Amino acid sequence: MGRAPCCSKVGLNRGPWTAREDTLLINYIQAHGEGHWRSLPKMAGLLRCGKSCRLRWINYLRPDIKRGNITPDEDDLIIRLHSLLGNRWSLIAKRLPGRTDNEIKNYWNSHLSKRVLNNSQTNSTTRSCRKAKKATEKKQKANNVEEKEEIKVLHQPKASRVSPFSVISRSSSFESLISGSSSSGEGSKGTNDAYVFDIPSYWSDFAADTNLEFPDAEAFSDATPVGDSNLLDDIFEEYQKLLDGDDPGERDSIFDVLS
DNA sequence: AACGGTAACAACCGCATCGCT
DNA sequence: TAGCGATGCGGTTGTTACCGT
Repeated sequence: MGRAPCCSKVGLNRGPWTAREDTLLINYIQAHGEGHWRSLPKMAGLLRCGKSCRLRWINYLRPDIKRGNITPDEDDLIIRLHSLLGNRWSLIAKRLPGRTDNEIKNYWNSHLSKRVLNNSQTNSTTRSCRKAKKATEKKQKANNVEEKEEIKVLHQPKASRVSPFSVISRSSSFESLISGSSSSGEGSKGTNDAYVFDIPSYWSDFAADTNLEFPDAEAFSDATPVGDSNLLDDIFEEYQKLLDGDDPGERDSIFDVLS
């Protein structure tokens, strides 16, 4: 006799989410906020378990998710943070605003782990980053991909649409980063730099049909943007200093700080 | 065109941890 | 402080698209 399942699976949907299910979930969270995952499916009219709803929201539907490509700078930071933190994906994800632990984990398993393994004899993170960039450029040339964006493409996720309504502010201090990227944090709101997030491609069409509005961008206005390589380097250097420090207490505290 | 192999990523599962009573 | 439910996390699996033969 095994462990009781977290929730009854009788009559519950599994597998890929439909547009309708996504809409119901978004609609409910818009009205009532996150949390109470166990009761949420019933309240929202979903035939899913709470865990599934939470995962779907956190990994895919949240409007502060950056669904664009993993940039070489992010790629580099992931490698370096992984060298410091190991498989603590949630901690790494917190340093990459807009990226989820699941996305980073998948990216690591499918891209980076092999590369790091191959380079384990001679690599430095800088070198691996350069290699990544070069490989990307080579691939793009091979595919006749026009380089229309400044950010080079390393990883092309499934089709998504850029939402015009999510505007968040830039925060550049380590302190503000330490506070994390969650929607409930106290990030800075001082400047007007705009960033856009991608949302599921069918959202716009579906929203038009159902008169739905996506959650107010203001609710996510403290998310920290990525794409600034200096910023990402700064983050890593801060961690490196903590880990290299003489004070073991300070060294141990890095995980408390990150959590 | 058909098939097999593989990469990418969404989703699931079970354990760990947190927080309330 | 023990018990229990809710939530978070990381490992793993399933599905699909893509590519080479």
